[in-house]
Amino acid sequence: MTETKREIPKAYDPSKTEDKWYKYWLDNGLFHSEPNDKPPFTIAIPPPNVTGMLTMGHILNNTIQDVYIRLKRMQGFNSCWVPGTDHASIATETKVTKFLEEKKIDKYKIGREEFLKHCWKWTEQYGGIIIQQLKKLGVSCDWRRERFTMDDDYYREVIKAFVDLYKEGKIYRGYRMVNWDPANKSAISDEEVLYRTVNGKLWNFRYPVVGTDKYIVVATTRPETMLGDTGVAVNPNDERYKDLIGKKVKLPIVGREIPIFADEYVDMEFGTGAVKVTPAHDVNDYDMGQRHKLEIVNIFNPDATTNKNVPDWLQGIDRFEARKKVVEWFEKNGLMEKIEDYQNKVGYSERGAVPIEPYLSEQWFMKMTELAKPALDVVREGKVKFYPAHWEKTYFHWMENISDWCISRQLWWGHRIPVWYCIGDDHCKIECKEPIVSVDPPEKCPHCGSKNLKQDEDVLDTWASSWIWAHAIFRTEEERKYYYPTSILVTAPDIIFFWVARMIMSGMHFMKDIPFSHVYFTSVIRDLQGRKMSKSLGNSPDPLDVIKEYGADALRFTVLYLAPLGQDVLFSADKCDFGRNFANKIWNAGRFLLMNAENIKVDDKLKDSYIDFADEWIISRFNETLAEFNNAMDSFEINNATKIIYSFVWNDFCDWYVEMIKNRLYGEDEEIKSAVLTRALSIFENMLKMVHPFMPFVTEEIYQLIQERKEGESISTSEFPKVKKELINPQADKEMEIVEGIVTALRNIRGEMNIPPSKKITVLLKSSEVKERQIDYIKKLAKVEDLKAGENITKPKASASAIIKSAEIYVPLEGLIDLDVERQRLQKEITRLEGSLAGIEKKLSNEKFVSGAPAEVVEKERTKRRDWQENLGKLKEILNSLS
RNA sequence: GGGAGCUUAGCUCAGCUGGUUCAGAGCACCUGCCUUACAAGCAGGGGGUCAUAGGUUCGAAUCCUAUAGCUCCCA
Repeated sequence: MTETKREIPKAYDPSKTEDKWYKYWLDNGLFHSEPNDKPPFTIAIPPPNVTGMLTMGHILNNTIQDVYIRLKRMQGFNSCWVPGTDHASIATETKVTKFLEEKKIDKYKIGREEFLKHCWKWTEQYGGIIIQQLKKLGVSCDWRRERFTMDDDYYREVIKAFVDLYKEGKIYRGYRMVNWDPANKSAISDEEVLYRTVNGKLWNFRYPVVGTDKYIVVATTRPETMLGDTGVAVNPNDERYKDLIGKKVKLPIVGREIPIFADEYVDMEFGTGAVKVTPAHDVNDYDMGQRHKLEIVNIFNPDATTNKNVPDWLQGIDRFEARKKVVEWFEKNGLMEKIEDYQNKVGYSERGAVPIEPYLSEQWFMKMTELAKPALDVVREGKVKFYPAHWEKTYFHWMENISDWCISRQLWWGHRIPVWYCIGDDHCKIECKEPIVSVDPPEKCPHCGSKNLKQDEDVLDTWASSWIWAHAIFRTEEERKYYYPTSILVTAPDIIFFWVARMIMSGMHFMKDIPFSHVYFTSVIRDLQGRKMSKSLGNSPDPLDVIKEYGADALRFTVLYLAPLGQDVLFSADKCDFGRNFANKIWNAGRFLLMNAENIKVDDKLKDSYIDFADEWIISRFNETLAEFNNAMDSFEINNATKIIYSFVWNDFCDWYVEMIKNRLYGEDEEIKSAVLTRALSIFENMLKMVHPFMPFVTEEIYQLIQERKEGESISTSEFPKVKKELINPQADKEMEIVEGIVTALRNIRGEMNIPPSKKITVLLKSSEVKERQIDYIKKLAKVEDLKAGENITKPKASASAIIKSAEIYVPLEGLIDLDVERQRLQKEITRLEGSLAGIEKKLSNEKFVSGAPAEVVEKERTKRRDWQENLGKLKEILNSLS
């Protein structure tokens, strides 16, 4: 104890502690990990977008990771949490392009090199913000290991993965229909398409049949695509059109003659049963076109404006402008049959926020079926476990129906595809057409020796870089051997396909082992109306503001408390009152003990001396709690763990135990006082450790106040308490139950009778069970002046009464008691008891229950009936004596 | 169209393998307290036929089936 008395403020102020301790932790390298003799506990952070901002989703996700990392660190594991960010190819490129546009700079004019310089500048400017924000949350990442998907060596890993897979024949190039984002002029994967229901129209066009005066009516939601129609399909069984099959229609506007043909695909019920076929701009139409060898007419430029394949007067305009003009034309020329309202689903680009266009283009694909197989097996076999488990179904379904992955993007920001083409010269051979695939840029064409090579312009899908994250974050073989597989992955369920599934595939392929053994799918954070939090809605509180107002500990604890496994959570900032109050409660419990330590000597030698009933009980409770806590954490019931902690701290420790030690703390015997305080502090310190993974800052602050610590010492690297089964004491628990029961009954009498706490009461306790060692506590806790206990107590006349277990309690209130109130109290209790008894009677009089239920259940019910009947009788007697 | 999840107190949510820790917590509400750790607090209290209808069972908030409503994935 220092000579200057510490002033401990009444209220905990997070702003005074959080930055201080975070700096301390980092300065002392407490979160840094190197391979050693301890078992590793590893987490690879789901890398956020490098230029992104922290969201509530990140808060939940990273708090969960931190809780496990901190807990395991304290439990003797070598915890290693590797942080990092990803380059978010399309998101970043979209932002940079937009930024340049505002400065009237055209990305295509300045070219790739210049553009990338801007991207790096952008990344340097905004990158790292999210990292700084994460630090405010108190996460114990190993920052010396921070990785970025565009780091040189990581870049090389990504490229190497491509080359390996190509050489194994798992990557190929193909001219295919892909989801095209016209805003970014790039392909995107199936998973990046979001479907929205829109209120649209169904336009019914008349197509004149050649050589007749008839029309065939086709319905479409996309009139402009008619410019690329190369056929009309009907169902072969459709009587209406049988005679038209084989004939041709003259495509309006364009004038092209296109065939009417039959295909099973056509749904006779939909629209008119006749379908216009645009092989270049619809997946199903493309397939039909292939089947029937239809011409493919692409009518769009990459930005979805019309190209040269449409009539002059419609060229070079946006697809929606073209739609308008086509519709007008049909109406003017009497070829519009009708226009119906129609609700349909339109695919939007996740990033570009514009409708995607099915578009034929040259792309790179990864064959997935073979890669998926081992990844399916490890989940089926339980080597990788999902929490909650029901996500396995979703996973299986997707993996079993997996299609090839389009991994090329027509973007510049990202990992450029390591493929070169020989532009060649006069000596070019046929083999020169084969792409040259290599990690390092080739010097010349291996076939003709030409140095005139051109690298593929495309970059890889971001997920094709982050899918190797779990192992690529470790640089050396030695480290991979030690840290891989990682222990748990904590992520949002919406990237189960994008990332989780692909990481398992990549782990199995490149490392021949699972990337992680447990996957924790977090809740989705919503606002109070249940809407997803989003920037555009503006319904997401800025986590940094919340931290500023409530403290990181409060935010962390509140979010975890609210987020049960597999359930969405409705959040608003003011809910953090809960966590803040809890932090304050812990703070004040510590404050109480530390204030006493100013006058009472803390002496470790006395920690186990003068053990009393209250001590036995709280030690027992602590060990029970710790066991429950460990259990909850092992089964990933974090939300349950927070409840366990909360109720122990608040109810058991603060409400009961702290109150119970006051008698002795304020007593005369210095040695007893010393023993009691030392013990209480030791239990408190263990409790702090249990709370620490959840609320790192407040616990560290108090931990450091309890006693002078060595430089670099921290609760975050202290040893986590272990359950001591031998200290679980059912007898003490039982006795405490009686104490709590009696005290609560007495407080209830006070409340109902309006007896203020300042007024001491006298109590008569008729019981053979209540022991001397319990009585002092009852007196203290219920503010009883005089308590007589024994078996030969007789009920005084004017008194309030209660029965707890077998103990009868009488509070003589001569002159003070309102008999009516007391009668009501008793009557209420009698009614309650009668209700419970009736239920039991019904059970016990049921022959089938008595014979069917297990003997001990029946016996339990009988015991209950006996006890309750007895109590009921007594209560009735008491009530009678009052009237 | 297929799949997953949810529906418990005014609000936000716990209740695992069916039997008084089975009807709970926090907030809100009512009453009384500035009791020398904490008013961000203490003590007491009111409040729910556990979405609906069936079923299984001696016994169902809990298991099964249908229905309704909400949410999310996939096609």
